Amino acid sequence: MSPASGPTQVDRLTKDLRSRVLSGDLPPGHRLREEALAGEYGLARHTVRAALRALAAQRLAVVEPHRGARVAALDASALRDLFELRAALEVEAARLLAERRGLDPWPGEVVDAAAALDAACAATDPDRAAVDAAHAALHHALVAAAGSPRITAAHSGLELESRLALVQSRRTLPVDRMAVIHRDLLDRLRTDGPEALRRHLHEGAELAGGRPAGSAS
Amino acid sequence: MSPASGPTQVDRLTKDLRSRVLSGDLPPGHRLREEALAGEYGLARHTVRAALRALAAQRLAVVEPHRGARVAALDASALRDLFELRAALEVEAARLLAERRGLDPWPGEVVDAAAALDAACAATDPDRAAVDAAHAALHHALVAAAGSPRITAAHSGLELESRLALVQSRRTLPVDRMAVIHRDLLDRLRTDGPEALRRHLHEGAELAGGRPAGSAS
DNA sequence: CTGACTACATTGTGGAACGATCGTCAGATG
DNA sequence: CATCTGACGATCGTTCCACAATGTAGTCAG
Repeated sequence: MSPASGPTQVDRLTKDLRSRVLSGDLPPGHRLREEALAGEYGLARHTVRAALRALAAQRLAVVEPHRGARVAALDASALRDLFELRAALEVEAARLLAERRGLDPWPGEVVDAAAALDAACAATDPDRAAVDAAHAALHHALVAAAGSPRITAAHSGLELESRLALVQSRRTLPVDRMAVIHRDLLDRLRTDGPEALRRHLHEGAELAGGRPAGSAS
Repeated sequence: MSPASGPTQVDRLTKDLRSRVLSGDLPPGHRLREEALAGEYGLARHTVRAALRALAAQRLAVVEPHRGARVAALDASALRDLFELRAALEVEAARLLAERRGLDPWPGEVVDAAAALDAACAATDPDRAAVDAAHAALHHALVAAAGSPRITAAHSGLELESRLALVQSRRTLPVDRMAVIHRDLLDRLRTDGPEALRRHLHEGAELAGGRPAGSAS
């Protein structure tokens, strides 16, 4: 029913659930019942349980004792907090990158990622998902280029959460502005230093922080 | 056999194992066999399994598929990476704190934590564990004062890992220098800005990074 | 001594069961 | 009429048992 690559059942299920969460198939707040999932996937409840815990460890689900798991839902303040943490990682990564490898010839990974983002945005029929993916990839490349594995790993997790946020609040950067804004970002990183990244993220957070689409209240 | 507070068995076991890991009772690299633990605690294997996964999520244990779990062991480079991540969080927290609440009257929590550290160090018979705890508490107070929940949460996790590192490499700051170094740190945070924190951590990492005590090779 | 093969140990998963807890809803109470 | 209470069903937390899959170690032949 899905790609399902992975050595162990729990891994496969976790990945599948993750993709369903990030695609919006399982909407934020949606309850994840063990028995139901076990039936749906033809797995034992223990296996489902383990996968749900794993999902919770990635903060894509929230489990409360005796109350089960549900897809994580980020409110405005949670989103702000999330971006503050992202900023901490990305700013420091940018600083490390500048210190260790320099910014003038951008590292190849960054150049490639920036080019990919340009390409995705310049497509005749821009695919929103592709653009978002390229966007995330650029930020990731920037962080990874700093060469600090733990910062990179932590950032990857946050990127998933950010994608989750995108699912609930459709408010996102228009495709045509995406490219120029990030080309700008790279320029300003050279001129203004890592702080440019903080401002960039701050704007992104404010944009996404607007009223979630489809709020029921 | 241990405090064991918590609503669910898995929680209790996780906490107990965590304390045993952090106390050095379960040394780094030590294998954590499900059946053995189940017998020792009188719990089902599934329960132990869940606790081990939880421990792994906190990076206090490492599980490899079909090879079981073992207490996490940090080598020199892992420790360096860990402190780079810590630096990212603490520096940003310090920046936020300065921006939001100012540093001149230090927030009460920081003052208290600093006083506690002074007291622990000045004791007639300084208890190493108490000093280390007070040390961690000061760093934590500094980060928490910034008021960014996600940064605080992430930092708490890293603090546990740092304590784990202390377990393996006994190399740590002498008690008498601990107090002055941190009083210094607070001063320099005011004069030099958040960067002072980075330097502080860098020195700490280098100190701890020395050859682990009791290396068998 | 090396390599393949076998036997054991341990993990991964399934299945059934049962008490505990949560949520809900009807009925009693004021 | 609002609310409190208790019963009931749904779901979770945990246990026991079983077995296949995998990893590890030890043995034996060459």
